[in-house]
Amino acid sequence: MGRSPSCDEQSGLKKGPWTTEEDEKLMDYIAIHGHGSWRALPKLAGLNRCGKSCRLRWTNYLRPDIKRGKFSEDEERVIINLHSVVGNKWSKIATHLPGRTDNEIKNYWNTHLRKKLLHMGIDPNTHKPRTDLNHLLNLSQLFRAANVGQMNMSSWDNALSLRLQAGAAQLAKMQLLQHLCMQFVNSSSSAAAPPPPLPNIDMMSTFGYQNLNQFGGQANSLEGFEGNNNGNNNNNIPTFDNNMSSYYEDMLQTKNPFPALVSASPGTSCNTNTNQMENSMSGDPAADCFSTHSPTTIFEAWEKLMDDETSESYWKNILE
DNA sequence: AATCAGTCCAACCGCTCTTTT
DNA sequence: AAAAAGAGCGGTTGGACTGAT
Repeated sequence: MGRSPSCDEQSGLKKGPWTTEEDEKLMDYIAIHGHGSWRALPKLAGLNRCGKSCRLRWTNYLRPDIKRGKFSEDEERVIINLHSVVGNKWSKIATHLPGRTDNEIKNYWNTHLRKKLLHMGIDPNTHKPRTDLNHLLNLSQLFRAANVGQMNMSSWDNALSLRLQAGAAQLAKMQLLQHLCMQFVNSSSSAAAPPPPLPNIDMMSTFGYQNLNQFGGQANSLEGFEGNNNGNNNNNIPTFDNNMSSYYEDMLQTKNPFPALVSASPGTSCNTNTNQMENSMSGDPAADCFSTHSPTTIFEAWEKLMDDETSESYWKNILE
């Protein structure tokens, strides 16, 4: 094991931006010989660079199959979907975007998509609605504008907005549920008492609260509550006792008593068959849930994927 | 025209994982 | 089995660029 010597440990090697002359040397050499050993390449190609620098220059910039230019909406969707499943695994995401490098995707995420999601009220790390109340206040304005339809948004932005409206409603319900749970806690006479029972399903249904996993979470869908414990706590949202949290997590994991909240409209759901997904990725129009439906339907399909318990394994299947 | 702040992205750094010896 | 080399990865940085003042 052990790290290979970094470039600066090898004396006299050039760093920094590549010149066109260096690019040509590298391309010419690889065109004739292939890259072979990156460590040996610079010397053979007549470059005063370390092998690592050559490899990065080739893979991120000079490779002939690299696609340049703006990311399409489809590409954005794929990035966001995959990011929600695998997180910052840029290379894994890149394998599903032909011609895009992990570096490019990473940059695009950090400079565009991350901000876009934040602006839309989605936490880019968890892919769940942001829970800070200040932000919710801002959202109300956004929703109003979105409802009026004056926002000059792309279909994709509009879809996100719709999702947010659902998210805010969901958040409100979660907070209401949290209040109920805290009442159980407060009414408990002993600190050592067993965790309170879950509110019965009828009561949950009364609130329309049917799926705590709504936002792509697994059993950790309560982490928003815990987050309130960690962050500034001036929003008067009761916080979850740890025992209680894990108790409900267990309940969710083992019993999952809540049926799905969103029922997919007929004909709009994506087939969760892996083969079909491969078709989708390869551009088969008959199977492609992502690139051939109308924008609204695309979003519905995406939301279905995100909401459906199977979606995580679905995307994992693709990646594995 | 000059300055400043913000954005973007190519390139680097340092770590981990895999392969070879 | 252990060490070294090779390769890949994600995070960070620095400088070019752009728009606002």
